[in-house]
Amino acid sequence: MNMLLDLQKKILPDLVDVLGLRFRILRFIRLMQPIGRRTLANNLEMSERVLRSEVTFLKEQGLVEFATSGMTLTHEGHNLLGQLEVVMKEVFQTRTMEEELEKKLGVKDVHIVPGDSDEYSWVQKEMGRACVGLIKQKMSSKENIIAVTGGTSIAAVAEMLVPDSDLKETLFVPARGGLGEQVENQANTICATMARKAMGSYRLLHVPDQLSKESYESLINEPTVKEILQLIHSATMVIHGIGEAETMAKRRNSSEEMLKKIHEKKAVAEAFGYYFDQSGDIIHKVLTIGLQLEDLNDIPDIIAVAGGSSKADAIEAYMKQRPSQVLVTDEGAARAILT
Amino acid sequence: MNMLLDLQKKILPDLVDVLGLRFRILRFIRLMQPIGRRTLANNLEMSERVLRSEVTFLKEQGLVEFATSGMTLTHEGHNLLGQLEVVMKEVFQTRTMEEELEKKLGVKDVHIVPGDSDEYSWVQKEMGRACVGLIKQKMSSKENIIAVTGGTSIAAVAEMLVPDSDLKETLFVPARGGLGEQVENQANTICATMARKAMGSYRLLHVPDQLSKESYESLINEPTVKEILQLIHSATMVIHGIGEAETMAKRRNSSEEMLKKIHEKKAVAEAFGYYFDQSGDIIHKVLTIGLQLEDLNDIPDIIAVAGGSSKADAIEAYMKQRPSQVLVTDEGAARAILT
DNA sequence: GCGGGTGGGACATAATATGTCTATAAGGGA
DNA sequence: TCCCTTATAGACATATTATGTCCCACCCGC
Repeated sequence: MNMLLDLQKKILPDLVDVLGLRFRILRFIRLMQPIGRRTLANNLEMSERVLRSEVTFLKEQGLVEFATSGMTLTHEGHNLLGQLEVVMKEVFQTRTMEEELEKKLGVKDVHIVPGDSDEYSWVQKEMGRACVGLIKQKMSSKENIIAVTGGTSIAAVAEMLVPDSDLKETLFVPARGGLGEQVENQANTICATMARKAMGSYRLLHVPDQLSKESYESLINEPTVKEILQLIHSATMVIHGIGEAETMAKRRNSSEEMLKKIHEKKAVAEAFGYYFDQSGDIIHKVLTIGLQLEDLNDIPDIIAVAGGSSKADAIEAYMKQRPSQVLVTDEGAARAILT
Repeated sequence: MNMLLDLQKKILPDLVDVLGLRFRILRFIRLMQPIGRRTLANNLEMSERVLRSEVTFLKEQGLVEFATSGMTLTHEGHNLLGQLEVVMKEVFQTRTMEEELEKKLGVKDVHIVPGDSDEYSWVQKEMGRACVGLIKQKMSSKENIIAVTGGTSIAAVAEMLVPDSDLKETLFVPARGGLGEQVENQANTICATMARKAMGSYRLLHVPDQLSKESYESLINEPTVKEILQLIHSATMVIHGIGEAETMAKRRNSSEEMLKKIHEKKAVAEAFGYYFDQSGDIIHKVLTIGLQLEDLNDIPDIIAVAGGSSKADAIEAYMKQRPSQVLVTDEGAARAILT
């Protein structure tokens, strides 16, 4: 509805931050006036100096007045704040939802992109872009190894990657071996795409979809495989998707009994080739080599990318037992999770 | 209507500029794509480097693409630009009017404050604030002498003045002697108020309202008066209002024949104690000492402050023959002038 | 091949934001 | 009345960012 706002978020992303900051300042002044800079700075958890700049600005705009006893809102500031309060809810819709999600899911950091992937495909790309931003941000200065899974969400991330000087030294590896996906959504393919887009390097994990216990044992001892496994376990970052259990199982042409098992045990979520039920317990695990769920504890940064209102249950289920990650999702999923 | 926008202009003034800049860039790219940085920078009259930062940002937002042949809008960028165009008219309403007024009146610099002084009294204060901003901006580093006239608009400027390190050395003087106004709107009073608010110094011009030719001659040779006159003539800045002829004449308790003269000769505007008709010709001049109209040519900065739709004709008339100034006005007057 | 365009990289410098400290004035309680 | 606490305001060094300026490799039409 408020088109301008959405456009501004896109074209002036920090606008929202500054706006929020000044809004908070004004609110606090109204609440505690007259109040001094130091007290205010403490309460708002910011350095006195930056608050001072902000507050000087507000003074110049005639919204607050300085006195020797502290700062007060002017009449005009009071009016403006009143109007602001009406509008700000809308502005911070997503930010508020992010915080609610962080709390509800116990995830450290949630990023919500406007829209619903189920409705528009470009929303998934937006999630991709957001994720790329996060990746760059979390990049340490030295050699980075990024492990990726398959799925359309992660494919979107790959698509949105752009070369960056920070990314050039990065090595991309698939998190786990063949999971039976279509080529364009396989971890291997995505991994290669990412490396190409980021001008980085990559290693692939060539293992067949169906593995018997025996071939698993022998493969794991292959020198080439072993080497890559080591790389995977020393990954500094994992980027993975979350899928709906049934959809994923079908897409992977799983056996009839497999589908039955999933259905009976009420699996709702899928990630890394693991299937989870509503409470986040593991129902089934596709046998393949690579990153196991318990290995995640050793990896510093784990980013989950999943959106669309239809995935809400899956996201919620998966996150139930695997918190303290970063989640990139969309408005559709967020709303559905928060019901 | 769009409340958020007005609030933003108030609370995030420079973000609006950035918005405009990016908008212009996108438009130009669409027009000339594919286009290179240098060409684009030339066309937009900005340095290549700042354009580069902007354009890199736009790339990161996925709105433009870089290729070896130049930059192009992405599909997304195209969409966004389309939506932006709808909204931007509103954003730049006042800016557009400012440009139109500059053209129509031949004034170098026009500043329009939202609202109409006739409707809300706070609009006049806003003009005052805007004017204060301009004053500070135009302040040269050395001793400044600011000459001011009377009137409610200038009184508003005085009210909005705030101390500033730049202003401390400033000397305020009244532009002309007694013009028969009420005390609070007299040049002398305003002058003193300004100096107090700005922590500057001031000199007053004590001359009676009604002056005979003889006393005029003798006063002008008084050493104390002479000294101040010299200061007035060496003023670095003049801030004056523009009034409606009839209103001003009545407010000054002018004689019956005076009112008649004004009416007959169809005076519409008043400034500095001069009365002007619709084409800007001088109809009458109140005899007092101080700044004469022709002295204005020697003064570097001249700022006119006048607003309210009712003053539109007066502003237009006065400006007809006295262009290349700075005009601070409000939306009401601006709309009325542009009809 | 060549000239004029392109994006990208690099780096010094200007501008700005921020952290830190000090001066000084005003109000409130002993 | 005086002192103590709080406040703003100013000043300045430093960290961070923006900007100006070059240069390079590349691509494309000639």
